[in-house]
Amino acid sequence: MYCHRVPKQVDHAERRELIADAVLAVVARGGLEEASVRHVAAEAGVSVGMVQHYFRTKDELMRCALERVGARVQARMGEGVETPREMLRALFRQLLPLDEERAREGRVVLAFLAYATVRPEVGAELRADSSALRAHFAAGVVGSPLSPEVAAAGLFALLDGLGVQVLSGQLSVEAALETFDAFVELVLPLDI
Amino acid sequence: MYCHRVPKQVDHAERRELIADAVLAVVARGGLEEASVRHVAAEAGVSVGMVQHYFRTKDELMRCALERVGARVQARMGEGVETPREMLRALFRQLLPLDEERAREGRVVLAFLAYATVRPEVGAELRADSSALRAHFAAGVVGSPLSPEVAAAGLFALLDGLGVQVLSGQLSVEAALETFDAFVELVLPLDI
DNA sequence: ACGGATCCCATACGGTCGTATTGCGAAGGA
DNA sequence: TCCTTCGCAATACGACCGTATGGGATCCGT
Repeated sequence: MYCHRVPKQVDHAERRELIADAVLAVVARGGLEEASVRHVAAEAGVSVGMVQHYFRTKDELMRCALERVGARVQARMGEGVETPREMLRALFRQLLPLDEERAREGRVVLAFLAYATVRPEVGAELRADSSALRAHFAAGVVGSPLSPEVAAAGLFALLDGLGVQVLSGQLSVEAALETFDAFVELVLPLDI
Repeated sequence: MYCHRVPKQVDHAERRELIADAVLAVVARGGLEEASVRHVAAEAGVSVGMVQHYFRTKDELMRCALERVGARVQARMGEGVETPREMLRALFRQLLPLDEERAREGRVVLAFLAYATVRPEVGAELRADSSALRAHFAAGVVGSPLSPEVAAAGLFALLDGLGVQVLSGQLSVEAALETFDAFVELVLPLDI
């Protein structure tokens, strides 16, 4: 009879996460074009055959990796979003590539973003994540001269743009921080 | 003796531009990973051998293509930059993917941007172009509650971010326009 | 007219890619 | 204990990659 839901002896999901995380590491270091099955396997310290065992196709592998990016970003955005100003700062600190870990993550996101402009089905995941984030924030905006939706859209776009410019070396981290703070001041004036 | 500066019978530079433009077309349609020498040759309607004749290596080809992107964007920014408000609108119309041609261009830029985060030497070209643009604009900012540099950096980042979001399908063109206009209003209030 | 340079093409080569195939040790229900 | 299933590795295959090579045209200075 069928009884194949006992964990056998390895945790399927755990292995998949291990491999998917290896994808993200490879993409962060060398871009999407270096994310070959062989490289990913080497990064994860496993054999190519094992990657194939857990992901029947490379597409499935990349899809899983993309989902993990979204999950990571989502996990970063804690529920503690009190005042919009403080929430925005927190968001900012989490979304801007202020340290190496987030720079790696940002490179991954940017790689997938560029890929999404050309493979629209890839963009669905990113779209869902970001629109949820935006709506969540817009609901908390008060006291802005702009409508909440516009303020949210603009500030998120500003975050994206600053992130891209920092990652591509066009802007220093300090300049990005200063710029964002100044714009937050404009959009959400602190008139207690 | 040496006399090889007479145009022989084909215009070297013209051929190079033809092929480089084919690169941009391929990248716009399928991303950087589809920009193989063979695909580019097919797009340009020439043989692989001819591509090799005008570009000794693929790296040289891609570098030339990247330079052409910068040249195109630069060419779009006319010298007619009177008031910062109107100049900004003009810039915006040129930088946002409001029609298919600029969407294609935007996809190319985004592809190279993502590549630049992982191959820093590629970013030099983009960096030079964008910083020139930013400085040029900052010099014309007047009447902003922000410093010219910060205003310029923020608005350019906003443009980039809106462009990315439009290209990846996260934002509609209309919403991007509305958002940008609202932010311009904030940054450059029209107090004649 | 002729010799070399230029233009261009066709083809070949070595390498990497994604994936299919095969096999084998171990686990576990019958 | 047997035998199926699972976990995983090794290898093979065909496609595509960037580039090297060699050979025909065609032009041009001499």
